[in-house]
Amino acid sequence: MSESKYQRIWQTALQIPAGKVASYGQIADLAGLPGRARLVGKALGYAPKELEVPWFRILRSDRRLAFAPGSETAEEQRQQLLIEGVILKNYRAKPQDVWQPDLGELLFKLNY
DNA sequence: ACTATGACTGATT
DNA sequence: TAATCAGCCATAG
Repeated sequence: MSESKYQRIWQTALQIPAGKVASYGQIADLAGLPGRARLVGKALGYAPKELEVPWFRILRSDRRLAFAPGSETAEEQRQQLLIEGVILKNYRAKPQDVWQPDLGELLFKLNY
């Protein structure tokens, strides 16, 4: 597997603040991998637990959960988000909860 | 080498 | 608002 790409995706996801959400495509873009939204999903699945990557803060572009409604994973995600104050309405987050990173700061932290 | 797969997207209906 | 569809493209096997 392409470890370096996954690393960048993980590092980028790590920048999402608690209480905010981002889309798969958004993370891909910020990680320097435009058009690779699906790769983000895969990378999150492979993320080492000790890295504590906030996978639950990543949603689809329409702000809905990527998992089937009612599934165990979806419920866990909803729970995690609720803890951070992100309320889901029909499995959908509010626009104001979407992360809008300061690009300058992000670039500095990720130093790509 | 191939190819099926998918935690996705945007456009269209 | 919601469902469908074609396009997407690196990865895994």
